[in-house]
Amino acid sequence: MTSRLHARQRPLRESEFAQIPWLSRLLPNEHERAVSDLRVGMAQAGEMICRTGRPATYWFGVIDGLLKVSILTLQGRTTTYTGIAPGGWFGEGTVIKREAYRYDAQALRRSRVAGLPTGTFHWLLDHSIGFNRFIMDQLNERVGQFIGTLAAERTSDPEQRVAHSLVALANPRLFYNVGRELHITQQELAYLVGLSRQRVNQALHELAARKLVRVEYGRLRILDLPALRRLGLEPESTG
DNA sequence: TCATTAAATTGTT
DNA sequence: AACAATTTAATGA
Repeated sequence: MTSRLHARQRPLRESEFAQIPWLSRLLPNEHERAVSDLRVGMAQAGEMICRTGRPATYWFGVIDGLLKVSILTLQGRTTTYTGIAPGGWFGEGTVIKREAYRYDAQALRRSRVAGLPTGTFHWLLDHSIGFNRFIMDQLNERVGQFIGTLAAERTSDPEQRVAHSLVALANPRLFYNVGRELHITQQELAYLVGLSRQRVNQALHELAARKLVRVEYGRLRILDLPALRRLGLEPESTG
């Protein structure tokens, strides 16, 4: 529930500026207003950041932690759209159209989440070329990612599904704080991919055997992103 | 700093 | 889903 995030929210700290990719693209007066309007809150694991149907009040970003964006199908099944890693921002489509959220966002682990009020968002759209540029790049990047997801979803091969999720999370254009080291547990990855933890564990070791990733405690190291990308996006490709 | 303990995560059935 | 093994984090001397 957004109000829970509300209750604990506080202004942005200066040390957090660097975690927000679009701030550096703003001119001084734009920067000043954005920083003073930005709010930061702690979301506990399992906590909802936004819910389907609620009017869009914030454009959200992850400072650290991990979120899952999902919808509830008519059949009552949960379908995960994507994970949001540190440095990632989401909800711009909804905020631009001034609509209600069309998805749920939930913290998979304890996460620091920033929110920019819709009013400020629109002000930046109206005044800042740098901001517009960021939004355009982000929308463009997301389109590409969803096309890849469509291809990846046609397969039921866990190894490919897992590979695709990893490639998506390692995308520096969407999650610029994420390097070759993904801080994600196998359980969290399982929630994102929609597979059991056991199956994810098995798939990860298959990927590790191919030297595409290294499995570590509480995190994964990506060893061969190009090969992982081929595997995740193109069903027949074996590298 | 080190040893002990609890908690989290992984590996396996 | 359950359980054992392993790794990390927390605690206190």
